[in-house]
Amino acid sequence: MALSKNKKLSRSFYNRPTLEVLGDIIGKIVVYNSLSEKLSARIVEAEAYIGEEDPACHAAGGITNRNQIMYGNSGHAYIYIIYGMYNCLNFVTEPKSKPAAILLRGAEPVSGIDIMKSNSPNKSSSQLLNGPGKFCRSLGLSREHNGLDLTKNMIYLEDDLYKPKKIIKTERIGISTAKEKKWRYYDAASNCVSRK
DNA sequence: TGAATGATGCGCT
DNA sequence: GCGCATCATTCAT
Repeated sequence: MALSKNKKLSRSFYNRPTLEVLGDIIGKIVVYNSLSEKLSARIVEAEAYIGEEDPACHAAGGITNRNQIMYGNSGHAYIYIIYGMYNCLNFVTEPKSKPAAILLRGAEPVSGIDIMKSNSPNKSSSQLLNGPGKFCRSLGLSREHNGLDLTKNMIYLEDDLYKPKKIIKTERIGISTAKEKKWRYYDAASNCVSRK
């Protein structure tokens, strides 16, 4: 990447209040260096899950074997299996004293699109990453990647000049509690959002 | 075009 | 055992 103007984001990006990170993460580039090829995508949709006081957050019941990564340092990947067959990718935020994370829900393919399509056959480009389960399936992410440090070289975020013109804030999807919290943000201009 | 439903595994009570 | 931060397919309008 000799000519890249992009810059990898450091831990200080993640080590802030989650809603600040959520607002800044829309439009950023997520990179996954697989064994064969570099995959990247522009984030267009994400949700925040913040602390033990958020009943929809996995940390609501205190620390467990599954959610312990959220209790660790910020800037790590938290990946879990949902409904028996889908993986969801989160980025851990906030200082170590507070368990919180951001769920990546939608993105636009940038590079490695051929790999994504082989992972998710019969999908058009805009349908490869428009949902948390599809995002992980198309990129090839699973629980093997849980806990990876986002300041290392396998998974990380790159800054980018792109700024979304309008970010829509709605209630989070697929939860049964805390629906009054408008902690789902998405880029109004994108056609890779899971649900409008 | 929207609502209902089955697939499917694991963490937690 | 039950309940999920989902998706694709089926069935009804």
